[in-house]
Amino acid sequence: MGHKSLSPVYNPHHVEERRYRHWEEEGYFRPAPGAGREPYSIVMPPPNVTGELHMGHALNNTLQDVLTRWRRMQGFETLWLPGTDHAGIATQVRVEAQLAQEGLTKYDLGREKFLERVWDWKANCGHRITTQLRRLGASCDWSRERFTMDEGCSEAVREVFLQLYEEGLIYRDHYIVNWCPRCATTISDIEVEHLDTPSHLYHVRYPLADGSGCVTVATTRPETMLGDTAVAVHPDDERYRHLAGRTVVLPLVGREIPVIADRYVDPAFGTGALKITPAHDPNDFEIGKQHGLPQVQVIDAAGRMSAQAGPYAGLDRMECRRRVLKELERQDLLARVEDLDHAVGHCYRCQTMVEPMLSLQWFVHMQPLAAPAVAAVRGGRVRFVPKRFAKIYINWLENVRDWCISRQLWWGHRIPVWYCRECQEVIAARTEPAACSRCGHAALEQDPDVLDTWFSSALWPFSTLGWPEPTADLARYYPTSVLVTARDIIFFWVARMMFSGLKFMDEKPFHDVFIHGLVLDALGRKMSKSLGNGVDPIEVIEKYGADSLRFMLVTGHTAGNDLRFHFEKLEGARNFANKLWNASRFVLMNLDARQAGNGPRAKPVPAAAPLELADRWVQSRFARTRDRVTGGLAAYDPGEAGRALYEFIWDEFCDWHIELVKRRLYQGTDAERAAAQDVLVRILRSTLELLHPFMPFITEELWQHLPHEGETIMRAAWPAAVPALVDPDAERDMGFIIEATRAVRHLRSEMNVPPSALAQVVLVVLDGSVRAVLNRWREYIENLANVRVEVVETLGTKPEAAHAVVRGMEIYVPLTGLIDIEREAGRLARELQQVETDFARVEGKLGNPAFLEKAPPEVVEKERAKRTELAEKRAALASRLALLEGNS
RNA sequence: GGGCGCGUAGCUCAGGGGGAGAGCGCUUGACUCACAUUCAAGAGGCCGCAGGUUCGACACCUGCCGCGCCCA
Repeated sequence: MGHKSLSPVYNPHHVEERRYRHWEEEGYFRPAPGAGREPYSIVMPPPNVTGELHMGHALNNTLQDVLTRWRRMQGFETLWLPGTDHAGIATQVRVEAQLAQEGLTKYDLGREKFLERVWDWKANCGHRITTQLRRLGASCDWSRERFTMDEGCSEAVREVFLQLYEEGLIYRDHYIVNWCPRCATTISDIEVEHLDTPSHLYHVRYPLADGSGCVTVATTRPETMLGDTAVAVHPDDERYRHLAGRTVVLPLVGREIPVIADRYVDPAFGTGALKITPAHDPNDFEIGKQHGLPQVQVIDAAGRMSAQAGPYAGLDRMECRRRVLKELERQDLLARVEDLDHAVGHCYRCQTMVEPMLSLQWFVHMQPLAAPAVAAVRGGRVRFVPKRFAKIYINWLENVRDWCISRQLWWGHRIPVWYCRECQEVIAARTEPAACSRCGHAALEQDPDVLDTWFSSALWPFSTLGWPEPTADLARYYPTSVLVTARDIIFFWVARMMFSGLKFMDEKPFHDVFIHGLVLDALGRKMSKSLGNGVDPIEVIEKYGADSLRFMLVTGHTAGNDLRFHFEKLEGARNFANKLWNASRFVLMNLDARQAGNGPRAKPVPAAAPLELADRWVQSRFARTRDRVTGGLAAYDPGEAGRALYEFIWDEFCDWHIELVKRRLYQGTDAERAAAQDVLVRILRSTLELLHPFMPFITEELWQHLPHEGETIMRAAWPAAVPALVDPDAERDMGFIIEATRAVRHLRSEMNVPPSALAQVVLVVLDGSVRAVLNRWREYIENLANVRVEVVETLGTKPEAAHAVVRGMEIYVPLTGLIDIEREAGRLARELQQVETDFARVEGKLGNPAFLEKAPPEVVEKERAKRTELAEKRAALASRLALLEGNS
């Protein structure tokens, strides 16, 4: 395949699928063991098996792929391990919806048949998201792909449950849990979203039992009063001190309940008197336990009022609220209603208002597990990037409550506990026991509930590597190098992996936790299904290519901050890819046949002529870029690394270097041409290597066309640091060339000299060494600005010319008869004014003794140099201006 | 109520104790032999407000205002 086949516009479709298939078939994603190679490992946060790739996944996996590809090129034995999560509720809901289309419910099928349907669904549709990850270019090792419900992970789950149970860290108890009436299951604390909701605070009078008056309580949930078993006041509250120990009559119900004193009550909130409903509020539950209060459950699992609610039994909870309020009003017990916005818990999955509910559930005792997880971060053994997220993590773990792990679902890891029908013995076991361990009866029944999905996710860093078996992978790749995840699952997932890893592996699950932001829509809102504002990454890939999407996401991302999705940015990334494509096309078109090639045998031809200024300059700029990219990646700032590449490729390699080598390529001697080609190829190839982690497809395609060694850019060595290539002299000299070129272009443009017209330029330069540089390389300016350049020390007669002063160079573009004297004078006067301002500021600094005394010498020196330059510039402009005005 | 983040060009955002930057958009010019998904030139900013630290603050500290997120 010859380079002539490269089209003028880069088309990702011709490249991406073909390249990916090849990579995967060749096994390039698998770790390459070798002598002396250090392992580098990442486990992918498993997307829901029901899921489709969204922008959050795209960002998350692009960042992981960038790190993975970079470390692989650096020679690490690199493993990126992918997998999917069985996503209990989400998947079950999906299959239930499918059944509903057939007019069936899961109860029609029964548990076993239903689960078969879910597995069928998984087999048929469960690879959708992994296919999509391939489209993105993810270089993960698919041969090691895992699923949270596969045999190994399930074994790990059972093992963990048993160990925790045997240590007394898992227990079953009555407790207030978050109940989603729509999903008909408990959800954990962190699955509750607190949404600010406009509501009311109702002040209700509770008459004292002895008829001597009333206590007014304030509540946002009047319907729960039916289950009140006390009224609480603060012990130091003067208003209520006399009431503690007396009783009130619960309105509508008639039950006599005590007034208790408890420091939990906030005297400043509402009336300072709090109704206590232990069965329907977590705080009330705690208070109730301390005071030995009864628990009266008035709302049932469907969100309806229970038999305990007396006349309100059977009503929906909201309807009940209306009736209760109406009746209170009728009895003149509703003292006041005020507006109040407060956070109301909603199910994060279906947005139904969560009902705190007393029920019998399984829990993990958190305190003993949380403490080491906090210590690992506090002690610096695990590092959060950016640092600030460590505080969020620590704060959560230090205040964590016990974790409710049972879910009333069918799809998931079934709780490995059996109950004896005969003697009620509770038996936890790794496999189903044949008979009761206490009474020997065979009538055993397994707990119907399954475990919280996050229970299995918590084990992901080691269950995927083979635990509880002592596998080679586990020994080699645990602990993993870094966890890359969005900040919204620090609690859900990161914290739980930490304590699980510390507990069962006796070692942290990862060295670093790299937290990234969220992808927001153009208006700064979270992308969500309900808003319909999501952008489908696959559609984007089809239109712009995966490389463009990746590059946009990475360069748009900084230090844990969110990033807004704009199609304009995507176009920018696509244009960048196209720019690179064409720069490469230029290089390839200008290689001789013996140099062009795509096989490993094609060796670069050594330089035959000395390097020019442009060569030394671009090498120097490349060396700095290489360090900036490497440093950015090492600091978990791939955005910075990507921006460095963008700037180097576009602003330096394309805009200046390519333009400057054209003379040698088109008109140079053979030796000159060979030298130019050599630099072009080396710099371009190395640049492609630096860019590969970000834009894997286009870089592989172009790399294969260039002379190279090795089978794939994926396994090319990461360009090494070469300090010797940094050339401050070349950078300084090129600085003069660039400044002069820009100034000339500016004057041409100002004077409306057509681009096709060859203009004359005189550069007046006092400094002999600078004059020598400009003289030596004046062809650069001539070619880039379409001018003829003359470099002189002084000018005898001042020509009629446009004039500028930059960096100690006076620039004249003689334009006899073409100069609008008045306009030119105006322009110069404005510039002179600017110089005066700058000069005054510098002068002010240098005139300040405190500055001279306290500022670092190099800063003072810099200001002095600036003063000299500005003085020269001022003089030149002033004399030029005087001349023009004298002529007019 | 507590915590965190963010207020820099029309828009989206970098930056960092010592001469305000990019992309997009806008204006002007050019289909120049890698690229019009391009090239060249340009306009545009009390860097949220007020104090403080400092020789020097857009940057560091404090307070305030506005926006967003998380936790209670």
